Amino acid sequence: MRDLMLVLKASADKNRMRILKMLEKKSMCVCELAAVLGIKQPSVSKHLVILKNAGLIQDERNGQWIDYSLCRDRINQFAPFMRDAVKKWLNDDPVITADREKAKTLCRLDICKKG
Amino acid sequence: MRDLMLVLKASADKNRMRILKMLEKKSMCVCELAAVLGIKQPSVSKHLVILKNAGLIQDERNGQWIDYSLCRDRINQFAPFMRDAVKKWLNDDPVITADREKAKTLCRLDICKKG
DNA sequence: CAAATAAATAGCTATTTAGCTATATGGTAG
DNA sequence: CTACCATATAGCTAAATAGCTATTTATTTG
Repeated sequence: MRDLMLVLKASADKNRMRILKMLEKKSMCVCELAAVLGIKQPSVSKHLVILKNAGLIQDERNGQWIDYSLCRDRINQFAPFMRDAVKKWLNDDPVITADREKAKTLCRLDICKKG
Repeated sequence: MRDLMLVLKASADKNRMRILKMLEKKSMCVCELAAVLGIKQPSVSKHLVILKNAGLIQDERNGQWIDYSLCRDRINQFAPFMRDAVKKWLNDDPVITADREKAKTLCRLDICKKG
């Protein structure tokens, strides 16, 4: 029950769902996500902790940045199911498609120095 | 997005999940649910409104009582998917199995008059 | 080693939420 | 029609949550 609630609560937030839908397409660092979502970096970090604790995402350091991506490990037994379900959802949603377009055009170096 | 959030938020609460798992087995009235969950009738009513707004449950008057059951209509496009997913989950969970056992033994007439 | 910078954490505030009690509503039944 | 009773709603309080700014941590790089 605890694990299921972690996954459902993590998914039941609009900004966290937007993060999951972006990470379907490519790994992203915290400041890139903040730039697309239009919220501050510490707020994004909090969301990422919640998603990671639910076993939905993982992080990996790449030089100066920490890249987040969808988690392939079975840390939480409910996470793979939810991850696959989310992939089917919202692919025509205007917010999701706009996020993905914006994410494509981001230049990591420019964004992070501004924030 | 809005509909998806309604379904996920409705499901992302322990007491509401317990309600869904009980209603899988049989229709129940508000006071029966309150008796099993150990919370007051108005609190249960609030949870039921949230589940109903998400398209997960429906109600039907039966004489003196209003019986709640899982919703078979496609009011919310995400509801049927979640309903089927929930059916696969937690069937061995001790809280869920205890709830279902307790629900079996309830006598509606006794419970409602006490509350 | 020191400066720079990406990300995490601490600590605050406003909002939401889940519980409660009290009361209103609306159908049932005498 | 009146009393009753199951449920819904109103209104309150305490706890949780999502945002912010400021600061700390940790890694890279000169």
